[in-house]
Amino acid sequence: MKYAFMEFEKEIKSELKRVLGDDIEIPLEIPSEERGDYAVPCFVFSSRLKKPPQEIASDIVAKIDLSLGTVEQAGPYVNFIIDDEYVLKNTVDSCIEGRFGWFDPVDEKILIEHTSANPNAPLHVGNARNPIIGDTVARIFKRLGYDVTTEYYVDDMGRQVAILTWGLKNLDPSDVGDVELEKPDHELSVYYQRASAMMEEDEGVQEGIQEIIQQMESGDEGVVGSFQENSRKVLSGHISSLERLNITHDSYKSESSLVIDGKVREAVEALRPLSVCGDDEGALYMGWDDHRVYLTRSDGTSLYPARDIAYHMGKADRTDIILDVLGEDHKMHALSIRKAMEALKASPAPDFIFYSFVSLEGEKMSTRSGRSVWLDGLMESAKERAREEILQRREDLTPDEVEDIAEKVGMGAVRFNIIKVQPEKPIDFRWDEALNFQGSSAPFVQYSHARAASILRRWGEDTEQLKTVDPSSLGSKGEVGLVKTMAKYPMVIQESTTSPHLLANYAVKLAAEFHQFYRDYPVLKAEENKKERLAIVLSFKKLMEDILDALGIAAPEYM
RNA sequence: GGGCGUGUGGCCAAGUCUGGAUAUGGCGACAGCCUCCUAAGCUGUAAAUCGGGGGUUCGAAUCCCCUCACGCCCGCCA
Repeated sequence: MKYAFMEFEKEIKSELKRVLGDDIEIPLEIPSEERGDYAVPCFVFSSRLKKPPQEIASDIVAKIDLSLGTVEQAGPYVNFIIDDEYVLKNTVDSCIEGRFGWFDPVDEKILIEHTSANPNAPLHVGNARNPIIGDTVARIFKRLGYDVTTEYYVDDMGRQVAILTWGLKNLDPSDVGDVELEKPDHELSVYYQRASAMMEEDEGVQEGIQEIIQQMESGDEGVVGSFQENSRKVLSGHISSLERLNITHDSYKSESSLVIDGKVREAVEALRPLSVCGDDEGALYMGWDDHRVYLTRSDGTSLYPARDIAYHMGKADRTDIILDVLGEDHKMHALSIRKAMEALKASPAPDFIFYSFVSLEGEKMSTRSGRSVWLDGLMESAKERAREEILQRREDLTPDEVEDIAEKVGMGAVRFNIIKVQPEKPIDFRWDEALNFQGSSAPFVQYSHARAASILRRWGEDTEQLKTVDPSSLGSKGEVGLVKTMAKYPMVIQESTTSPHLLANYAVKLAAEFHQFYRDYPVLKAEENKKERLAIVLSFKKLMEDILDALGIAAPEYM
């Protein structure tokens, strides 16, 4: 598919090279809307061409020859304006056809690991940032033509699961706190929390847990089995929470399977003779600068870095690109995986998206301390809030319809509020913000889609006939402006791969323009251009559906 | 102490990579808009010396140096 702005950009660049010289760097930028679609400031050419920038700008305007748009001089700047008819026709037609914003297959596999939360407790809002970023990024890569697989690494051999297992074995239901939700992750986590608290003050408990860890590491089948079983139960809770957010994984890889099938030992033995590694009383470590990362204990049992290295070696065998979504606390760990793979000459090297933590009233969320907001609770509150909003403004809907929309709007709000922030920025969770359904929020965006749907529904005729409408006669600012913003979607997709918040910001901007269009341009009551406006509405609706889908958010027909 | 990240109106964010033409939105506040395709919307007003200081440049929120605040990491935990 050819996208209007990308074609125009290509034309501008090649024309500027023809005029200014082949080897010159073109600082093409996007100016504020009223100036044009692209701009080139001419200051930089000044020293090379030995002319004042104004003069260069007027030279460019005189010599350049564009077929897809026009050019204007503004002092030392040259502004480029795309042809309205071209962008209208190209964009509206392609959006109605569908797959606008999708690129041809690139024949590359990408393996995206996300979520990978410890299976000892339900997901809280802090953990949830990971799958929301990961799933959105996966959806973006699909649009870019990649063969995407998402994977959840299940850490079923860690200390957290050991504590949980000890608790389940040694505690009575009467010893633990109330379960908030009848869901396996919630039901089990109270044992984890109690055991974890007991461990802090009781050395006997600590020893008991240590013993379980030893048994698990020596391969005691019963203990390994109960670790796996408990992890699976908690994991099933994670999976159902995530499903509600429209997030699924293509595969799950458990840490224990890597130990059992010998992959961890293989990785350790491959690393042992290499110069990056050293021995500390029998414990193997990797060292650089003044860092040491231990791969095994003195007794030879493996540590988390070794297991994760083995995991990534395995990933390298089955994909072309490795991408992990990780909390910022894993930065050093990520570096050690890279170092190890480099030393083992394994490729591809993994890429990472790091995100900052979600805090609650200024303090980091944590399961152990109980200072956290469960994802399940947030989802339920969001749905409840959405239900209230619907009941306030609609009396004509059946209870099922209310539930359906409340679910779509609530889950959308949860995802949107997290994805709209740049990953490396910290988020301080606040209920009033999380449940804000105005302005920069999912409901704002969904509502624009519902309004478009409503127009088409009231019109009532077959949208097939709009496919042949030529919208290029429309010339007003609001109409063309809306379509121009729509036309930028493919570029936004390209930029959003590791910055998914850009997609969310774009969705808000586009929705806002549609809301203005809705106010300024009656469609069904239009004296003229009715079909053309209907074509815009239909193309907008189809595009917004895809944008929301890229964000993993439902696009309700009414709300 | 060292490394990485963040700091933009009362609050929350975009822009920082790739320096340009009056710093962009939202929430909140205030003032308006529903005989008109759903007001979860729209319009307007007030509100920012872009943490601070130096530097580079014709030009700095953006690049460099210093500095302050906050977060994360620097375990034979994961």
